[in-house]
Amino acid sequence: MNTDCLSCPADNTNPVATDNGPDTRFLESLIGYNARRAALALIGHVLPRLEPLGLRVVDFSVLTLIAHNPGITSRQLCAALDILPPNLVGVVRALEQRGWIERRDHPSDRRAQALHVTAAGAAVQAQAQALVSAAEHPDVTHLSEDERTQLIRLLRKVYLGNRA
Amino acid sequence: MNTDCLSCPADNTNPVATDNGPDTRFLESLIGYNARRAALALIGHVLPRLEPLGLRVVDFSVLTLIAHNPGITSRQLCAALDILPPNLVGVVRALEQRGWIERRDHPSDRRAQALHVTAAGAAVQAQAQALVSAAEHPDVTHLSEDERTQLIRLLRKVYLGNRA
DNA sequence: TATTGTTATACTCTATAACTATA
DNA sequence: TATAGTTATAGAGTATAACAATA
Repeated sequence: MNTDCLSCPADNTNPVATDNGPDTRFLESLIGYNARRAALALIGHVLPRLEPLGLRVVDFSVLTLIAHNPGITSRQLCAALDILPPNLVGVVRALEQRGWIERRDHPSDRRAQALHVTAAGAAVQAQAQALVSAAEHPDVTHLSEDERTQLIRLLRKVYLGNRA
Repeated sequence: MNTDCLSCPADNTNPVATDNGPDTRFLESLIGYNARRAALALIGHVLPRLEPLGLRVVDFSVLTLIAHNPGITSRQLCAALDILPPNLVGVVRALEQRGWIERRDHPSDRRAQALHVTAAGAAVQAQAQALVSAAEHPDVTHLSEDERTQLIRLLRKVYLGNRA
């Protein structure tokens, strides 16, 4: 594989720097750099829209998984969202204290708790899900439906590899 | 725009949950979620490879921009990398103390400092750049060269919009 | 009056060790 | 012996306010 910047001319000149800001071409040739920038841009867009509901991104993710998976456990949430157990405790507790989820006895494991959304929690989740979907409107992502589908397919190949 | 999960059946059943872990289809329908997962996977892959050089991702980014843009200022680095000035101070100081960069007088602004890599800094940067490029080898990203080009094009459309 | 680089500081996010109750 | 949930705590990353020197 070529270890040089893929878009740099062989003579290593930089026709951009003096005109339109610094030469960032190497960083821009990296998938990791571009994926991070895109993720931060989209999350930065959805964040202030979730805020009126009192939700951060992690709160929305947890509430959504509980709504779509009644009886899910904390451990399963941790595995699905790549969150460490100690960092999930506060999230679940806050959702419970606001009356949006409740803990029930797990049917087969007395150590675990089965998490369920309340009626209020389901309503908030539905509202939030609509907001999040709207925050990825084509006017925001600048992508057609086909491009969106392609982008998600490629991103999944990157982080799932053969498991995609 | 449809605010429901794009891949969910109309009857809202979840044939996945009971078999292969929880239903995460709504989150997986989001570009922001997938872009974040891909970025974290790639950064998690490059991180331990930069560590033997004593570099974090932010250190590499700053060192690379200085190497490619001799005389760049801290403010320009902040703008290019979306770092706040107070948070860049320590990065620049650490690179300087290791003898990899040096501060010179700015030719036209006595408030600013012109940053340059030393010979040692240029050598480390070249090594690191090769490592980072290798960390995005097709065996890692699971993408062909065409797919890689397409992915970067789509990600840039997302976070640059019309400025792409 | 605005900007560059800086200090001090606070807040959020993420990570580790260790405990209890149960499997 | 291993796992689910929890506590306490440490570390990294990111944010704001305010300052001296210079534009």
